[in-house]
Amino acid sequence: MDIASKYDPKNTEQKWYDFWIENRFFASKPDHRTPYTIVIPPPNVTGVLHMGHMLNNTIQDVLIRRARMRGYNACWVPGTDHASIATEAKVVRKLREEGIKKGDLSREEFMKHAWEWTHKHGGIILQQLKKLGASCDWDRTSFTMDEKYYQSVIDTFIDLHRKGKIYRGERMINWDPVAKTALSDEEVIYKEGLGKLYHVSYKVVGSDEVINIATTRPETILGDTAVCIHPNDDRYKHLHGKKVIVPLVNREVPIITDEYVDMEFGTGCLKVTPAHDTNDYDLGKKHQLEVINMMNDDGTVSEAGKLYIGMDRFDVRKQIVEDLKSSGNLIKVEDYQNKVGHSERTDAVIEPRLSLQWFVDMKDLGKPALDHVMNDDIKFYPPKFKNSYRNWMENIKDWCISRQLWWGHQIPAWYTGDGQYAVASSLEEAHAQLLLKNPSLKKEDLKQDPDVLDTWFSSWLWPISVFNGFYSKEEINYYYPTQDLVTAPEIMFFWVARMIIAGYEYMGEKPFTNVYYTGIVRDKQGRKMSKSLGNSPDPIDLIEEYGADGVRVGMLLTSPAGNDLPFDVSLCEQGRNFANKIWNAFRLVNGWESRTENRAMTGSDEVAIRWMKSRLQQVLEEIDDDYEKFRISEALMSLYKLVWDDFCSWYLEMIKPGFEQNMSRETFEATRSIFENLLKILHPFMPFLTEELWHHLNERKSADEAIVVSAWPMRVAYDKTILENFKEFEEIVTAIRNVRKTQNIPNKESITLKMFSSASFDSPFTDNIIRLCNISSIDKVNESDKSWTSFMVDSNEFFIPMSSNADMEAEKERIIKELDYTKGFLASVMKKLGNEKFVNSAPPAVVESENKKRQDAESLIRVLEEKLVSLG
RNA sequence: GGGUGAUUAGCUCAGUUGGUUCAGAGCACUACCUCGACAAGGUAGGGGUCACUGGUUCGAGCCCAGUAUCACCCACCA
Repeated sequence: MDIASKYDPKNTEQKWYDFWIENRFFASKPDHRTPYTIVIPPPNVTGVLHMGHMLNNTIQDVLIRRARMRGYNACWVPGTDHASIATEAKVVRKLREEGIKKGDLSREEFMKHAWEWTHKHGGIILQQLKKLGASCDWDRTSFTMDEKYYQSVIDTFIDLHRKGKIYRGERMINWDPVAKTALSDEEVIYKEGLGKLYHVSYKVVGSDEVINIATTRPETILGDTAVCIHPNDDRYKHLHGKKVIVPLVNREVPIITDEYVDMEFGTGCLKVTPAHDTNDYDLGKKHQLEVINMMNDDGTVSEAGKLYIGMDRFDVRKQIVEDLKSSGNLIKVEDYQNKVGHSERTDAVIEPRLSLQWFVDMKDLGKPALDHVMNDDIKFYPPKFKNSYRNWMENIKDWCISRQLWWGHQIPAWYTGDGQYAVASSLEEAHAQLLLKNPSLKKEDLKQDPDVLDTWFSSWLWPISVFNGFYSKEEINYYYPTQDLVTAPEIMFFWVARMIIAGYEYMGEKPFTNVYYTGIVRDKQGRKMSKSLGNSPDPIDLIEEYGADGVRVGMLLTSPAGNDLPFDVSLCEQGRNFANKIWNAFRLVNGWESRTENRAMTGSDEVAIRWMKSRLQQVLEEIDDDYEKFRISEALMSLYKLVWDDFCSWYLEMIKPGFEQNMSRETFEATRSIFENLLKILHPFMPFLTEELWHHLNERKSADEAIVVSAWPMRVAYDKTILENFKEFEEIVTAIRNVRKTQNIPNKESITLKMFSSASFDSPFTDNIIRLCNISSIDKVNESDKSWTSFMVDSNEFFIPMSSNADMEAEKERIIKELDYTKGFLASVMKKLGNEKFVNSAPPAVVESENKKRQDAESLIRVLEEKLVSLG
């Protein structure tokens, strides 16, 4: 068979993915096995794959594939999120480009457009995940707007309302004037920015005096209904009970006093705009101030503002500053660093706004969710995130869940014209409820709440609703709680915390056992990869170039849990190179199959095999342990070294037959078996390459023998002594190669090795030394031979004849350097041993080791000195 | 303003109870090598006062205190 010298992923990826799907290896249904479940963090239905998804889903796939191989009933549930505000914004933009305004459409018409958009773009991202190799059970693909899912969201709302945990109320909320909707606190991103602090004078009624206030938002002057000072502020004590005139609008408002005011800040005097600031709203309530809502839902000035009606808030700010200057009320303007809230989705500057919205009362709901994370029923990786979680949960605020949007789950509340309402599962039920209070009420008079629910009010049910858990026990009892959740820390409060809350509320049980937080994928300069910066490679392009396996390895090489991943394509290159290395190891082993003969293996083969098997077991032990601790990168790196260094560089070199020589059949079979085990351990990281080689390496007669469903290697007791012997062997071989190099002895030239050993040196690897280093013989001698060059390994001294090519001066220099260093080292050891306190308090093993260090150093010094003498 | 974490080789990071194997790994770098698997490769090598300052200890990358810098999260200071 002629096999290309380079691995080409294009020949394998689609082939094997189709094979896996055809054989339904990713499909799961409840059976007698123990389940191992992961629910995907559902990406936005109309989104496209970015690097964050790549990292996240690669980790999930690694975990689920390994679980499958370990005999669990592995179930990875894929799906998408309707992403209410994000999707609606996209649809609105697309309609606008077509000249259609959302306002001109009926709800039904708009929804039709939105569904069209969803069907057109929805699921692209899921197709992309298949390219990555994601082994999801695609039959289970869920969408938060699916019929059953939709119903579970509505029923949850009704249930929480019945329990008194959902209420409707007028509160200050975060208003997005672009999307024209309320947002939860979590959807507001505060950004630091350079603004201005305007000092404005207000005239005191009945006197010539003025009072100066400082504000960052002069346009809200239109809504001022008081000025507030600190009761103990001596500067203003004489003004208690007086009134001032709001400039431009010329409204008389009271001066109130409240300890809320910071006397040190600005002028120590605060204007109060209850309708447009959360603190001012509280002050207004406390002091029973008038509330003037001077802004429309789109951020323009309302009739109530009296001036600048219809103008945008930012234009008004510029204009009012000009007008205040003209009227002489503007005292000064300072630069001022402050934080301004922006909408997470539209980036619009948030407007605090008084509004009637629906809220979830979070106080009691949050309690079990806090406790079970703190006591590690649910484990966070890395655990440091427990702190922020606790912080948030302990200060949890009510959750504003209504959104003034159409794309989403419509709130199941019906209103009469006169402010009564009922929450019910249907118009009929709502009508029946309201009839009790108002017997003459007609069904036609009821109007359903036009608003929809926050996206997260549907996704917090994800681990339950994807198994239809609200309506049937069949699947949920089997798959719930799930095992691992892999997600980004950014959505810990949005999603993770709320899933935990919903889990305990509705299942009485945690939704998952482990939460693995991935880091942020950054570019070389440390910037977050984002579409707007254009610094993010297209993952699909990367897969095209480096292969899915290469990219997967690249993503995981340096991404410990919770740490950011500084991404560079060179990582994918490293992954690709690794795939190629394995491919070529296969080519070598494969080539031997036709060169085997039936004879007993040689002793050196036997040693090599025994060592390699032990080494594999040792690393398997490490890797299993790494997985337990979610140290995925470490597991991959151990495997990388096991394959590249131990298997390729050492093992294969040891058993490699000489030119035109054959290999013992036994050795070949043992090697094939080792290779197969390596492929298995590699499979979760590199599914495509390993499946390909698995079939090449051995004929697999039925599909069920595929590596994807093969059994994870067994852990067995292994020979630790040979691992120690190997280390010594490795050191000797490296030293001999080093001598060859420094003395310019060609590898082809056979050399003699002499060995002087104080103890008995008897390495099982002796024959391997001879083979690997082209040694003609190893002679044990009883004394040092000063005319030969030497090196020491442990307490053994090895000699190689000086080559005529050797550079004597360089050799002398090297010896002097080593001598100096060793003398210094010995001095420090002696100092330690001369310290009575050390000898008395250190454990005997430590003292003993120091003694051995001394002996070794002393004999090395002796050797080096003799050598120096002989060199002249 | 509060909290959390970090600082170890050029880069990205390991370093579990203080003591053999503690100063490590991968990449990058240097030199040599087309040798019958692989140049996407091989062999060998160079490189760090473990952020700083003190302290505890026979002994500190690790424990304690302080300082500096960075990062993230939370918070309504006009």
